[in-house]
Amino acid sequence: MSPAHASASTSRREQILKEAARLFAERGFHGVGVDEIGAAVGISGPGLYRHFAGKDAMLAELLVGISERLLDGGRMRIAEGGESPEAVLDALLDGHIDFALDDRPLITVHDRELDRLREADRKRVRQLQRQYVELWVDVVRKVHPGASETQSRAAVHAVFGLLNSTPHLGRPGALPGRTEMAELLHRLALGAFRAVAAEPAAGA
Amino acid sequence: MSPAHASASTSRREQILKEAARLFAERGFHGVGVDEIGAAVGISGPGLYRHFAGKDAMLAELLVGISERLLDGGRMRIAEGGESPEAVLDALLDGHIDFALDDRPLITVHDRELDRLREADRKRVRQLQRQYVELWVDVVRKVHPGASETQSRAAVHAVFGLLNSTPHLGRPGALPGRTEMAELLHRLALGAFRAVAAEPAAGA
DNA sequence: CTTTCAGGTTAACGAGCACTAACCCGGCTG
DNA sequence: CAGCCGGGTTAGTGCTCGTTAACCTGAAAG
Repeated sequence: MSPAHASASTSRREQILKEAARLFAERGFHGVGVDEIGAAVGISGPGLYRHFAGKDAMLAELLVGISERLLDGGRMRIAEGGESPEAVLDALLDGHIDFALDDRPLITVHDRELDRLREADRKRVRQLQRQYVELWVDVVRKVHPGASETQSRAAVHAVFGLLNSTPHLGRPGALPGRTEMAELLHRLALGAFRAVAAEPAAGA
Repeated sequence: MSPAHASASTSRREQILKEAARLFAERGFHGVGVDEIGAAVGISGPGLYRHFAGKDAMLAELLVGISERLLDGGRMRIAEGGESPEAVLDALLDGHIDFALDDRPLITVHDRELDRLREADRKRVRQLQRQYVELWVDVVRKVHPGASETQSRAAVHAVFGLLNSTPHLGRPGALPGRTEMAELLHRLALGAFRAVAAEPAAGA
C-alpha cells in the first residue's frame, strides 16, 4: 500500500491496458486471448489475474477510462473558455483530434466493443458519452444558432465519425503527416458544422 | 442446376447472409455462433453447411459483396454522368447515404471485421475499397481543383467516416427521421469537402 | 533468520464452438 | 414404384480459451 508499490503496480497495469487496447483494436475483443496480452507485456497468461479480475475487467477499465478522459478534457477546455464560442469549438476540435491521432487503438475499441461490457459498465460508458456529446451540442448551437437541437446532435455524431476515421487509413505514406492531418480534420469538421443549418441547396 | 432451383437456393443464401450481417454487426464476428445464425433463419446449426463452406465463407461473401455493390453503384452514377462534377458528387453522396441508412449492419461489419478474412479475400476487398475511394477522389478534385490529391484522399476517407456514423446512433427518436437525416448528411459532407482546400483559417 | 507477500510460474479443468458424421425425408425423374 | 438428391436433423469430436489451483521466489519487515 506504500506509494512506491502503488505507482510501480500502476505502471504495470497501464502497460497491460495499453497493449490490450492495441490488440483489441487489431483483432477484436474476442479475437485476442489472454495469453497474447500477457506475452505482449512479457509475462504469460494467467499472470494477468494478479492485476485484473478478468479479461472483461480490462475492457471495462479501458472503455470507462477513455470516456472519462474525453469528457474531462472537454469540460476543461470549456471551463478555460475562449473569448468566443468559436474559440471553444476550436479547442474542443483540437483536443479530440489529438486524441484520435495519438490513441488510435483506444478510439477504435471505443466504438467497436461497447456491447461486450456488463450491463452496469455499459450504462456508465454510454452516460459519459452522452454527456460528452451534449457538451459539443451546446457549443455548436452557440456557434450556429440556426440549427435545431436535433440537427446539431446528429451533426456532432457525424463529425465524431469524421474525426475518428483516421484508424481506418492505410498504413503507407499515401496520406498527410500528423500535423497536416490535424489541420485538415479541423477544417473539414468546421466545414461540416458550418453546413449544418444552411438551406438544403443540394439536389436530392 | 435448373433456374428454379438456383433462385430458390439463392434466396435462402441471401436470407442467411442478411441475418448473419445483422448478428455480426450486433455482436461481432467472433461473438456469434453458427447455431445463432441458423436459428435466425429457422434451421439449426450445421444446416448452414449445406449453403456455405463455413462461417468464414459467409463473412467473406458479405464483405466482398458490399464492396462490389458500392463500387458498381459508384461507377454507374459516374457513367450516367451528371452535367457537372457537382451533380456527379451529389449522386455519389446520395448513393452512399442510401446505403449507409438502409444497410447499417453491412456498413458496420464492413469496416469492423475486415481483418478476420483469409489473405486472398482481404486483398480483394481492400482493392475494391481502394478503387471506390479513387472514384470519389477524382470527382472531388474536379469539384475542388485547389486540393492536393493527398488531401482529397484523406478528406474522402474522413467523409466516409462521417456518412457511416449513423450505425452508432442511439435508438430513440432523439434524432432526425430518415429523409431529414439523408439531407443533413448530404449537406455536412458537402460542407466538409468545401473546406478541404480552404486556407487554414482556424487557430490551431 | 524468519515471515510475509506481491507477482510470477505451470498444469489442469470446463465451457463453448466450428465443423463432421451419420442418418432421414419428401419431392422430382425415369 | 424405385432411386436420386437437396436440404434438413441430432450426436459427437477436437480445439481453443478463460479461469482456477497449487506452487515458487526474491525482497522488504520485524
